[in-house]
Amino acid sequence: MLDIKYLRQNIELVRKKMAERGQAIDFDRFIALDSQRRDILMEVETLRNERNNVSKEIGDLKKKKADASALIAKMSDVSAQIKELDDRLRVTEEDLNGFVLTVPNIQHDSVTIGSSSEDNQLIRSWGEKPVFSFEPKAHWEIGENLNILDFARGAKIAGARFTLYRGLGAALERGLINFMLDLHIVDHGYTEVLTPFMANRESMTGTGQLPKFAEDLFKIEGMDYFLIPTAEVPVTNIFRDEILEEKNLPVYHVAYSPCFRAEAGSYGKDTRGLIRQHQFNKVEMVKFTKPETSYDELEKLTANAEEVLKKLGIAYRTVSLCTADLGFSSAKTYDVEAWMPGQNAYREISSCSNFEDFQARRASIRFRRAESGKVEFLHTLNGSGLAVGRTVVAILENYQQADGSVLIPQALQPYIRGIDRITL
RNA sequence: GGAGAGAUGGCUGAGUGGCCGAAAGCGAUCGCCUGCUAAGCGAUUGUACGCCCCUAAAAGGUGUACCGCGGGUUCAAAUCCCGCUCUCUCCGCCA
Repeated sequence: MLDIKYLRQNIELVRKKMAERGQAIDFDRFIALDSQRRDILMEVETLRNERNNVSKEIGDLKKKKADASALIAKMSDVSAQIKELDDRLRVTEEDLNGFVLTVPNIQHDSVTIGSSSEDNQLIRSWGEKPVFSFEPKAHWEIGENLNILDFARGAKIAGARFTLYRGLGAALERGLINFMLDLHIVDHGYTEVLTPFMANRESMTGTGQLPKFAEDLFKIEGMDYFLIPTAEVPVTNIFRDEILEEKNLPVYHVAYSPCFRAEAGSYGKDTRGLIRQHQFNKVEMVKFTKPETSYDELEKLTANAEEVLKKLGIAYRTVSLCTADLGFSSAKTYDVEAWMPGQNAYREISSCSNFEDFQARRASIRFRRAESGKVEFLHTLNGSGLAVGRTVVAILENYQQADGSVLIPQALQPYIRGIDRITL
């Protein structure tokens, strides 16, 4: 959520920024609501002030056993007016709030303006794409041949976009989770957290999934709970409505969680394999930082995600998302894309974002400056480290052998009982 | 699932419808005192949103709201009434 005061004072800049993001937003409505709110507020506060003063007088009169009935009658009218104005104020504030909650974040000045993912800016690439003496297979074929991925059974149990892992497939997924967690905890200094996998409406609003993107979420029927689409939601909301001490920043958290996404509107896209699932596992890094360090922290966060792929020996490239691809809450996002030979393409495996104070303002996460004692919003960042299912895809496709077996990268072997190869 | 108790500032904890943004204590900050430390003394000690002042911000002045959340009664609600959420205790059930 943008700062209303900032919005009021920089309306033309915000107009321009939103136009660059391809957002058609009716800021005139905002201006009208905003001034309407202030008009009502001034009026109602004046009346309240009168009521407070006169009520005191009434109290004094009653103490002296004097007649206060004229004043009481007058205040009765004033109270009725206040009630009416309060109702109007509430409606106006709800409208205003509803409006501000649907305005995306302002992109950082370094973000390029674009119209599609074609316009994302290449930042760097790493690693060698493997060369095969045979036609590399897609992971779904490799996984089914090795009997470690069972898409038909997954669909039987739950439906399309659910997968059953078996044997070393399950072990690979589980080993990757622990490998990634240990790397971020031990080498990168993150604190592990394990959260609820459902979150309430306030939390979903805090990180920006609601109110605008309800159709992407699974909701628990009859209760105001949602399955989390990413650990970003519970981990960022750890400090919702809290004021942290400056000396405790930055906070680095890493969490494993399953992620649940309705994937509405993605029919026909990535229908085969593990790329786009209703449920997948992810290791997520979340940072709470001071405003002045958040962009340095974004670089480090992205490097932490890339490190996983380096350790696994998988080629990748890192792109800075252009305005067309940038997520609703993000000011700047780097996507790390792993090379996937079976698809002859780089595919997103991590997304690292700086939200600046956008989520912090929604979720009211603040910190107190040690020097001045002033309270201000902190900055939140997060990034996948990594999407586990897609990492399985990358391993299967990059390390597939002519005989159909798959080698396990050395760094990962301790996490799957020392096994160095998956064979039938 | 059944029965009961509770929710007040950074923390503990008072609070008879009006003098309660809220006692007291603790903690914290600043100052005094002191050879140093401790003790003692004094002052300060929330957040949000308006308005005034100001080129702007800050500071300052002023107003309003906030005692778990949402309604209601009343001239006036931390206080009375209703609903909800959460916490705790006991019983039952359960991984």
